[in-house]
Amino acid sequence: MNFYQEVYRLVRQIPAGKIATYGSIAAAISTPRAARVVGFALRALPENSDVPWQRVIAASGTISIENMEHPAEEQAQLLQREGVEVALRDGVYHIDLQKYFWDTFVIQ
DNA sequence: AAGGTGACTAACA
DNA sequence: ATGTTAGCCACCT
Repeated sequence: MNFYQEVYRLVRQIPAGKIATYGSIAAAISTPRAARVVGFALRALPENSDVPWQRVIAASGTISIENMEHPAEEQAQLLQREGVEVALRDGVYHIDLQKYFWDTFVIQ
């Protein structure tokens, strides 16, 4: 099983209403510095995947997607629908990491 | 087959 | 405080 598959497997376990960061996912799999690869794995995800990609955000608590096929706006709405508070300030979506962070080391 | 690239991040200058 | 650099690794030329 390669890195991408590990990422998908882990992200699928994030419960609705909770979020994780690229770095935390990477750290849970192998190395804390592979955050970049996590992002790439999610980018490569097919449209009809069962992986909740919207629950993965940047470590800064912001949504880092700006102008791709899936804009930050869409991700923000998906999260709000799940009960996660998303605040828009200065064109950047912020999320309370302390409040919604899913501890990836508590595998269910 | 080998090298550039990217939804990141933390450490430095 | 803002800018750059290195580490990560599958995918696409």
